[in-house]
Amino acid sequence: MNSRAYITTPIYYVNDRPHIGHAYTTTICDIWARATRAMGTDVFFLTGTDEHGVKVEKSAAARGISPQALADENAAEFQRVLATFALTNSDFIRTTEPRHTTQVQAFLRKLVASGAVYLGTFEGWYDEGQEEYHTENRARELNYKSPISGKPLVRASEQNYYFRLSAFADRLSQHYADHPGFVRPAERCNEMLGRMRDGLQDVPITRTNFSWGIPMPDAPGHVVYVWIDALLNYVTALGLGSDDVSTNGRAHYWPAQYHIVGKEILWFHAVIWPALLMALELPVPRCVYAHSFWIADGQKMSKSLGNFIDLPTIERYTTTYGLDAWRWYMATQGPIAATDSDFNAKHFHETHTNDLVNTVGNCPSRVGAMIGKYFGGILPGDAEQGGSWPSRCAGSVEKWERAMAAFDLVGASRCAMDLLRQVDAMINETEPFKLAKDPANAARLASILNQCAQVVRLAGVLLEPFLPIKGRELAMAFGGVPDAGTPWDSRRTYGVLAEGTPIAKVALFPRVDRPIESVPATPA
RNA sequence: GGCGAUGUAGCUCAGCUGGUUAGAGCGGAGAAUUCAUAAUUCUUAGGUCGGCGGUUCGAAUCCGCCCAUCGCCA
Repeated sequence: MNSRAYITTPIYYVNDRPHIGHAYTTTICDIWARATRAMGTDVFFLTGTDEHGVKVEKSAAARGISPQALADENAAEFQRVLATFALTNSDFIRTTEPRHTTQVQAFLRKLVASGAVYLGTFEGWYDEGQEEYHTENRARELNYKSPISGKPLVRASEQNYYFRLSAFADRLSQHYADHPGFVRPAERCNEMLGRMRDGLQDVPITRTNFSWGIPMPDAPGHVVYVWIDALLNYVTALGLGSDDVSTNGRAHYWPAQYHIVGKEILWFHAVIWPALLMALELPVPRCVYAHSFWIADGQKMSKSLGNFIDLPTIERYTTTYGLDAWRWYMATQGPIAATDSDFNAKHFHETHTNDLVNTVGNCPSRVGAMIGKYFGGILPGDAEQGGSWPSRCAGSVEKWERAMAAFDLVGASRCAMDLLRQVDAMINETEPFKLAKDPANAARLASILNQCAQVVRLAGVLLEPFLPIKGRELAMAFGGVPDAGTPWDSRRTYGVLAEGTPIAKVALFPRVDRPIESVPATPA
């Protein structure tokens, strides 16, 4: 792991309403950012909004407001989401901000100057809703109607600027070959490789049929295609396109460690984006990670079904179960791998009960209770020096660190849970509550409870990126000092709780009686 | 239509380059136990490993075909 790292979410399109997809991506990035920061790495975590394009222009026109007003309104909505989920993004970039637009223009000048971008003509069938052209064959298959909206395709011809993607085919292939983990998971990487084998065509990167975009430099009437505009956010936020790159002190975060994206936008991130960076002579990101989708109660979420898990729905979960429980469900049950995950109330409830109430909540509770009862809430000493725990814990922590570095959130969460389960098992095995009945066992009893407390504290540290609120509560109860800010080397080690430390009994996750009723389709 | 997957216990899934009685978690069942949030620990599920055929001494694991589901593309 480097001493610095950069992680990004896609920037969210302001024409959409925030829903579980946005919350999910941002949440898993946040968990990684928190964990990586905890390990002592300087993490820059970026999210933001994508605000240009014909869709925004049209939606705004339909409401009789300016595109900027619409963007302002919805960007605020997305920012409200961040506040709701207590996310720790380092910055929030909006593509209508001058800091972005001026750099985008600077980048485009460079691309034109180097010949990577050129002026060309294109004629084809245009889908106005989707802002995309279809080939003649495809258009015929579609009956000359948009596959999304059903509206007729329009015959259109444009003189556009093109990005010479075809020229980067070899370099891209080489990069994929040299960096096996460049696109993950592996299934997605295969898709990209397969598609690249079919050949790379140059891509148009400007439009002339609308105006809500960044003007192409020295080309009146041309507006930068929203995708190119949007991709560049990852580097404009760091100031890589400004005249004096050193001014804001962010340039050294590049290249990104992780671009976390949904699988539907992987092509842009895994092929066009690295080629664009190559054309700009900038380093390519280390990993583009494409997660899959949440589906709702077994059904794909769609506008027509109106079954999006939207913000109000999410808030029902966070008020009932707490924000940490939401994050836990996102991280441990989510579609981080190549297959989609089903979101349903029953599964959420079971995960909450099993993992959080019965394990993360109950284990510290029983340990705290015994230390309270038998030692007046003061941690007793351990003449056994932790027995086998120090080495077992060290192993778990290393596994956790490796999992986190690899963006294996599920694996990391398991490391922490395993520690708590081992504590539960030890209590059953050694039966401290029986030893407590005979004063002759005092030393043994002290050792057992000391060890349990040490492991619980450590597990709490490993859980904190997932459960920031409850993790802090646990840290407060077991030691009384929130140890954020203390070096990772000491936090990650077994046995930092000194004899005499006050230990309180806590009930971190109250039981919830029954699941929230399965969410019916909310009217669109 | 092309490319790529997936289909394993009620549910969610592990099973790498083929090899003794096919695994985990959750749910269900039984037992132990009482420090704890009716928590915990242990035992337990006899699932034709989608179907058919093939290769092999031997296949969930390789090959072919078929069925189902899905992703990307055209």
